[in-house]
Amino acid sequence: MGSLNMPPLDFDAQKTPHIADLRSPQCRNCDIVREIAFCADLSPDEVKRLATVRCHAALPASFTVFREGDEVDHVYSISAGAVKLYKLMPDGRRQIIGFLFSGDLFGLGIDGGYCYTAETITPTHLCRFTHRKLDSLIAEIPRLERRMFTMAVKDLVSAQDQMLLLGRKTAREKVATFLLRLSRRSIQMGLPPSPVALPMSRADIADYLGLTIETVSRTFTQLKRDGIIGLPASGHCIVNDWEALRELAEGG
Amino acid sequence: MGSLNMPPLDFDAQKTPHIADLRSPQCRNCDIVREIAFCADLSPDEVKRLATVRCHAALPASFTVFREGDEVDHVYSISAGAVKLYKLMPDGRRQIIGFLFSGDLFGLGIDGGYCYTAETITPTHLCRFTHRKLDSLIAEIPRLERRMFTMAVKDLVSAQDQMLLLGRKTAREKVATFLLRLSRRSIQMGLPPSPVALPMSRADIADYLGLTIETVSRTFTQLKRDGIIGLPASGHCIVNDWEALRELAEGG
DNA sequence: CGCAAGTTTGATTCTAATCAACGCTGGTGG
DNA sequence: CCACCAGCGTTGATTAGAATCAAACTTGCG
Repeated sequence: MGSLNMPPLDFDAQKTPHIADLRSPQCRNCDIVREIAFCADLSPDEVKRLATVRCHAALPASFTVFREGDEVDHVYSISAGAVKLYKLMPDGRRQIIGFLFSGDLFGLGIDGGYCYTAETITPTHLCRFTHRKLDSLIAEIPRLERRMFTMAVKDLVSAQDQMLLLGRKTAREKVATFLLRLSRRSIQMGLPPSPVALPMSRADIADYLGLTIETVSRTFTQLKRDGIIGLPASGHCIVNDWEALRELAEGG
Repeated sequence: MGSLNMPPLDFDAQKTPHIADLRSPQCRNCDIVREIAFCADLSPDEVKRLATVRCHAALPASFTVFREGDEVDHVYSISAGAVKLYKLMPDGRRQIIGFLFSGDLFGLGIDGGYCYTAETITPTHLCRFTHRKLDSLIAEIPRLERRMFTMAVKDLVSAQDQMLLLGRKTAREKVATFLLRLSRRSIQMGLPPSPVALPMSRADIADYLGLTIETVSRTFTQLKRDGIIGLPASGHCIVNDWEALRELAEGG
C-alpha cells in the first residue's frame, strides 16, 4: 500500500511513462473517446474535434495521477479501470472522497490546486485535457458547459448522500449502503447487479466509510453470517438478500 | 423546534404569505437583487432583466421552504438571513448538509425532486426563480451558466471538506473546524472574524457535525475552559486563541 | 518455499452516545 | 407583576459501538 506516508512518487521510477510526458500529437485516435461521459451525445464531427485535444494514458494500479495541492492543469476522464480520490490530514488520517469508474470525470477544482489526491486502484486508462483546451472546446460546443454543470451537480448530490452516511449511519448501514451503490454502478456500466466487484482494499473501504479496517472486515463477516451476502473470493461479493440489504442501508 | 416529526407545514397557518403565492409582477424592484451572488458582475441592464424574473419573500424563522422529495421548480437565493439544508432518515436521524447565508444559492437538484429539505433558521429574505425562467435568462446571458457551474464546484469542494470532517475528525476537531468556517464566512460578509454569530441551535450544530447535542455542548464548554473561546451570550462565540483553534481543526 | 502485504479474528480500551436530571430563559396567562 | 411552563442548554453517570492493540491466518509473488 504505502499511500499514507510515502514520499512524493517518482513517476519515472515506475514502469510507465510519466503522465506529464504524454502530448496530444502522440496519442492515437482510438475510439475510447466515445466512452467519455460528457461527450456521449456529441455528433461524429464533434467527437473528432474532441479527439484532437485529448490524450490517452494507460496507468498501472496504485499510480498517483496528481496530489492534493498540485497545480490544477488537467481534467481527466476514466476510459477503463478504477480511481480513488482522497484527502489526507497532517497526521496521516485519510478520507476517501470517492471511487470513480469508467466514464467518470475528475480534476475539477478551484484556484490554488487540486483539493484531493487521485490514485488508480486497478490498471486504468485515462483521457486527459488541459483546462485551457477544454475551455476552447466549450466555446465551440456550448452544450458541453451544461453537461459539465450537470455532472458537477450529480457529484454534489452524491456528496450530500455521503454526508448522511458518514454523519449518521452505523457501521452495518454504511457497508450495506456501500454495496448497494457499487451494485447500482455495476448496472450502470452494463454489468449484472451481483456479484459486486470490490477492486479496492479493505483499507480503502474503511477510509471511504469513516471506519477502520477491522470494523469493515467484521461487518462483512457479520453480513455473511446473517446470509445477506456471500464472499466467494476476495474482490467479489454476492448479494443474497436484496431486501434485507436495502432495509439495512436505510436504517429500517 | 419540531422539525423532526412535524406534519407537513401548512403555509397558510403561518403569519406570512405562502411562498408559492408570490408572483413576479407583485414584486417590487428592490435592489436586493444586487446581493444575489451569481449576478455580482452583471451590467445594470442585465440586473434589470434579472429583476423581471425574480420574486422576493420575507420568511419567519423555522419556515420550511421546500421538503426533500418535493418537485423541483425553483432556485432560491438568500438576500438576508440564514437557512439550513438537511436530509432525514426514516427513523428521524438527521444530517444537516449545509448552513447557508446571505448570497448563497440553493434548490439545484436533479430530476425526481429536491434531495434535501430547506428551512430558515432566522427570519430570512429570499429571492426565487423558476428553473424555466433561469434557463431563459441563461440563454440571454451565457456568462451565468459558467457562474452557476463555478458555484456548484465550490459547493462540491466544501462538501468534500465536510466528508473529511465527518469521517475522520474528533468532536473537538469538528467543533474547531466549524467555528473557523463560520468565522471565515463572517469575514466574507464584511463582518469581523470574531465574535462568531451562532444563529443555529445546538441540535442543528450536532446534526451538522455528526454528533449529539450533549457532545457539542460539552465540547464548547471544554474549549471555553481551555481559554480558546469565550461564550458571552447564547448565539455568540468569541475566539481568544486563533492559533490553537486552527491547530485543533487540522488535528495538529 | 518463504516473505510481505492484506485480511480476519479476538481482547481490551476509549470516545461519544445514551439516559437522566437540573438550570436558564423567554413567553403566557392568571 | 409574577408564577408557571416549554424549549433549550448544560452537566453528570453509565453504556455501547467502534477504535485500538495484538495475533493468527491467507494470498500472491519473487
